Amino acid sequence: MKKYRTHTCGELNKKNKDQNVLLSGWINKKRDHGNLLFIDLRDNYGQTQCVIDKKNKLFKNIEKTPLETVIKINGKVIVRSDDTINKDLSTGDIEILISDFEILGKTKELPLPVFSDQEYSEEIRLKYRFLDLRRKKIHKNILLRSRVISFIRAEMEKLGFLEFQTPILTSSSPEGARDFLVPSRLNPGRFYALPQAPQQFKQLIMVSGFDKYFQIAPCFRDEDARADRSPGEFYQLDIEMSFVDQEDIFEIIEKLFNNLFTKFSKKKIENSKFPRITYENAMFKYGTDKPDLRNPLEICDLTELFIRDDVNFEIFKNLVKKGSIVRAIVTKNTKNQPRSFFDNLDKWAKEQGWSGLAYLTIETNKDALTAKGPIGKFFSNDALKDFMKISKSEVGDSVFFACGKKPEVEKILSQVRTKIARQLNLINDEKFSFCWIVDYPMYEIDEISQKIKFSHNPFSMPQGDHKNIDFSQPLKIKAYQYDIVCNGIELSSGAIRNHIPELMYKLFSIAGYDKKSVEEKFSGMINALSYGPPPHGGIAPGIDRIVMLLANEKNIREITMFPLNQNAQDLLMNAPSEVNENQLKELNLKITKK
RNA sequence: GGGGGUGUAGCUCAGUUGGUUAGAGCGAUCGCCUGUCACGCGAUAGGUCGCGGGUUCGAGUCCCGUCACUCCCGCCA
Repeated sequence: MKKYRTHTCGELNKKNKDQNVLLSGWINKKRDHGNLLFIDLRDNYGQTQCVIDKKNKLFKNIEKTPLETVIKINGKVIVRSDDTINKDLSTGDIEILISDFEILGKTKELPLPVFSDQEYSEEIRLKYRFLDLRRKKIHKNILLRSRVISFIRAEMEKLGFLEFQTPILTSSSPEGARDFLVPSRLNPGRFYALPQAPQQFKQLIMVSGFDKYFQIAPCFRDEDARADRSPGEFYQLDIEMSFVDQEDIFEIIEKLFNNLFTKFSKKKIENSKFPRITYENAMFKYGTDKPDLRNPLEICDLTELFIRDDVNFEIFKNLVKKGSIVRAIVTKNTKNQPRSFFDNLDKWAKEQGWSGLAYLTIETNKDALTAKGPIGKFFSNDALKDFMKISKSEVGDSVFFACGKKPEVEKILSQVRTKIARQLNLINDEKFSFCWIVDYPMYEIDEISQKIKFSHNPFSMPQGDHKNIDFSQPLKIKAYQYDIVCNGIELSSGAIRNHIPELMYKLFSIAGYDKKSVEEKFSGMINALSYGPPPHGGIAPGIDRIVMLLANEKNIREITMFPLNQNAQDLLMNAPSEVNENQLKELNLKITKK
């Protein structure tokens, strides 16, 4: 017989009737009737009820054994009587009549209960992560993550991709996020950087002729945390392909995501061919380049109304004269919403630091149109009619306005759009709604310096015939640069890469980098692209966010085994930690105290 | 770097306009209970009220500072 177990805690059923079995696991729960004791024994695979009564001389002993002790149980599989079957358990038809038991691993008093649906503070959860990870929900999430990753690997291989590792110790990249630096002992005063993404390496892999690459790639960025963003490290499904255009990449991802999301979630995918939305259009209709398409609300532009003489809302009119715009969101048939619905939105808007939210509701009074609400009185009847035409609103609808500079209005209304939809319950949470955001501009104006900078990846290929690009109007140049978005969450960006060195120098020069600095900063890349580079492109969906969507979790720590806390500390392993003088000396480092 | 929230028993939380000895559930310990699956019943132990300072006859409660955790803004080509 086996030493520890003949079966796992999740597999016994009626078919094993009367067998003598050996199970090992944790005591999940005891139900002590004094002369009869039930023990739920738990392992990675499930839970099995074990039972012992007073006649057994081990009774007192096992009764005193605390929860979360690891024990080995020897006993017989008994089929439960009909009235004692537990339908919620895969092993609920049977139980084990204990004949012998042995303690394999003792426990101290638990700092956090494992068998409980209570929420615990992050501090205690991360400090005792190994206990937290025993708990049902997060244990399940981690198993899901494992299955998702192995499914992705299998699918990618089926699609003809090869997995390659890229270096973890690499060079600091001049743009982008802050790097994590690693001092070099052999090269005093010099540092490696951990890769923010294997961007240059995956392009080098294409130049090296490997054609289709993927990797479940660790990426490191020293930026502040958010609920959906770990400080430190995260994982991307890094993909790069040669001899492809944008649509070839979309096709691969749509295939993969349809399979993946269908396999691991019951939620419906709204469109198996993901809609393509231009960046410009997305910013106009949704105010953001990561729109939640489950939300039916759209934004419209009403600036022209505030030039008319029969609209007297002077605050907006004055702002419009100075170059501001007015945009709005129409909510269908909300005339009977309680006053508090409107007041709460206005209050919330003020909490966000805005001047509040102007709104009106269109109603009729003896066939004449009226506009109710704080700014309703400023519109003439004719203005209202045109207003309804432009905004596609009808009697009974309400309209929420924002006025200001374009980026500001976009930002406000994108948040208002989400807020209203949540309040009116317009978002169907049982759906996945994917889309591609395409045609990103190559450049944008830096708000602080007012200089032209790359809006996304400087290695992206500009659109159009690259021999005839009009560089005199750089802000009009669009790139083969795209994002994939699901339910308002940005999963990834990608691009067709610029594989033509002369074009790259030109593009960098517009952003203020001369040839020499480009060669310095991207020497490996530029050099490689000078020796027969294939046209290529790729994408890198975030694994963590995919798993969050599939597990229906809002916080990345719920799907990460050993996450750092918000201050980028590991409370379990005590990292980061101080190092001793010798280590510093070897690395030629000195700590200056603040 | 900035703003919000939280911090009371091992865990999750309650604690009134400042007023006697700071409570509950779970857990722990002890006792009773032979069909539970969140078993039930009774008892006991367990507190620097995050930390420091102040106001007050009196502070868990009010004020100032500080620390920790968290959410958001900045940041994330």
